[in-house]
Amino acid sequence: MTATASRSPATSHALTRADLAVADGVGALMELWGFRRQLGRVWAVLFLSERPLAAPELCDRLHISTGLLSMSLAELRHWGVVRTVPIAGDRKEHFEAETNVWKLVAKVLREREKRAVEEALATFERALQELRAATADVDPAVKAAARFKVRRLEQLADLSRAALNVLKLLVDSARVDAGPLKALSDVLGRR
Amino acid sequence: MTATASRSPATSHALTRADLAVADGVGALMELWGFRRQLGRVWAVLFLSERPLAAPELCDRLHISTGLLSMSLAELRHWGVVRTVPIAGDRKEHFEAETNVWKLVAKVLREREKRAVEEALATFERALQELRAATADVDPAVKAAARFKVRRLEQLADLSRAALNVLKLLVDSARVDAGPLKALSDVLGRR
DNA sequence: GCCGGGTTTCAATGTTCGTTGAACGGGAAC
DNA sequence: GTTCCCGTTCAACGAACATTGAAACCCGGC
Repeated sequence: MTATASRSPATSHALTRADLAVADGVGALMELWGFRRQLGRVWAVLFLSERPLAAPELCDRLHISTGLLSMSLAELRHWGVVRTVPIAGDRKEHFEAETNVWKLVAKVLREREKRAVEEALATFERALQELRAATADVDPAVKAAARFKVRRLEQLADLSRAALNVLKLLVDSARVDAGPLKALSDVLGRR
Repeated sequence: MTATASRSPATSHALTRADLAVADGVGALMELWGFRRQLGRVWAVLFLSERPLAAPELCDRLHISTGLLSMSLAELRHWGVVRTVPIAGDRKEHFEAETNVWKLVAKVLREREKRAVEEALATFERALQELRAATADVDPAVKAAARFKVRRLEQLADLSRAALNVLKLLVDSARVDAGPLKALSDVLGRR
């Protein structure tokens, strides 16, 4: 093949190669965030595709089995991150990505991180209650230790509450948003 | 033992039980955040202790082997989250927790999350460069696809940059802080 | 230099997690 | 009702990870 005439096959291949690189990048981020890597990879390929894609095509591009793809898509749909869209004249299901990226992040922050921090906070407060009782103990040493632990536990509880507030702030800013990125810029604009 | 006379043994035991519950709570949070559970548990026990503790005591309270404890302490020290402190008349090493909780969080945000997002951003920008070349392709279909992907990729890159800004904001607010929690309240006060 | 308590390292083990491939189920077309 | 094509589910495998226990190591005192 000559160098100048019709580069499209080569560049077209470059496109899907770039897709994979980006998919792996997103996958790595998702992994760091406690999700399965494949969730990020599947979503990314859909996000970079002009048209909705069907299962076989996704399996091909990502080199994963149908089983794994099915599971990944199920979870992505559960998070509201991927939709199925009917394509006329094809029995196969086609999938497309939710494009409002920030909305996705906000949803996870809201449903997952928030719950986790709330559970920790509940544990801390339960412990606080038990400990406050112990501050009335007859033995001065036990009493002092209890008092000390109460103060430290209050630090943990306060931090948890602060974290919940930060989460709330981030999530709320996602509701107001016009575009996917506006929200974050706004938050930063308030510096 | 009678019910009224000297409750200290009982309450004292209650104290260490509360410790464990809190330790497990912190451990769960750490796990969600991509660390080993034990790191959170060890740190929490130290954080709730008035005096520095030595290895055997930590092993007892947490029910872990000396090996695991050693590894955990090594990593905690690496993160600057636990210090060793010499105790006169005891050959054993004693450990105490860094108490400025928010400082810890900020450090992790800075060193770990920041790096991860930066790497992802670099991947996106590398892909963008390749793709921009493809927007000049002779084949209209390839050209269009490339243009589309470029737009989408810019969304990802923008979100990454926004995330880096948020991280920077949080980290910076930790430097200014008086107390561990002041910083976060300040961030929220700007609402 | 040698002994002994204290700490770290590491091979071996148990556990958890991701992934596959094949069996199952459901619904459109005939 | 039967066939065929997709999609989902799940048992089984393998890789990755956490944890142990014991051996190696370090260092202060003798």
